[in-house]
Amino acid sequence: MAKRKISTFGEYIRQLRENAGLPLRKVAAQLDIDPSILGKIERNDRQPSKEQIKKLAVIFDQDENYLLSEYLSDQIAYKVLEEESNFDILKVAEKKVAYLKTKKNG
Amino acid sequence: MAKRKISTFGEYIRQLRENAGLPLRKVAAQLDIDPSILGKIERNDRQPSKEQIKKLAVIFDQDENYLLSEYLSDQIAYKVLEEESNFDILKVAEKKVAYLKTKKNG
DNA sequence: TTTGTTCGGACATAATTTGTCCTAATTAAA
DNA sequence: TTTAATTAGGACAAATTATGTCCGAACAAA
Repeated sequence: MAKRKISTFGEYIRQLRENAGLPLRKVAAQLDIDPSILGKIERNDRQPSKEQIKKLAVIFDQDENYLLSEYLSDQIAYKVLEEESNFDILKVAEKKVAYLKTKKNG
Repeated sequence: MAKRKISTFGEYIRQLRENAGLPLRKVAAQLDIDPSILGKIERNDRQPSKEQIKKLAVIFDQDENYLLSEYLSDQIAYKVLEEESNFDILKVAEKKVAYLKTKKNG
């Protein structure tokens, strides 16, 4: 697995788009949305839908699951930042994931 | 810090309520909502609001931030479970938290 | 300038959330 | 067993939030 450069989802998409030398207009057309929305997604002002993430993966030749993981980790980071106190909620969350998995299976 | 027993937020609240020997009706009244909603919260069928979490903390004499961390870690666990692939999104999220913090400060 | 891109707000519509109310199922008490 | 109370869960309405369009301002490049 290649090393992940840490940035927000929006920044990542913007980078991909600029590297491809495409204006918002072009990519937005492929996503079938208004350019201003894509601009907002790149500024982390709006959330992309799963469908849009899928299309972005195709457009920029990215692994779909990788891009989805970029998105979800963003979402999680924002949730963590909601907390001001010192509880390590990522550690707790990790345990809950295990708990919920065993619960589902039995 | 006392050891955290891992369970979902809803299960945790239910336990607190049953330990206190209170019916949904009583606690719901204090939260100023219908008992069925509280029941759903305890079955993880509905999300509590921040305001409700605050009130629950008071009712059951819990630290508000602790209870909030119980809630947020739940939310995060559910997000993680959305992902089927093997990317360790909690690790990525952790790095993004650091990234966003330095970004905010400078 | 002129042209194209990006930013960001006002607005409409769609989707989701939040709560009430009611009935059925379950549990506890008499 | 009967009766009463609690809990489960669905239909519905209202409120809130999300999603997208459209437009004009700001900015950049030609």
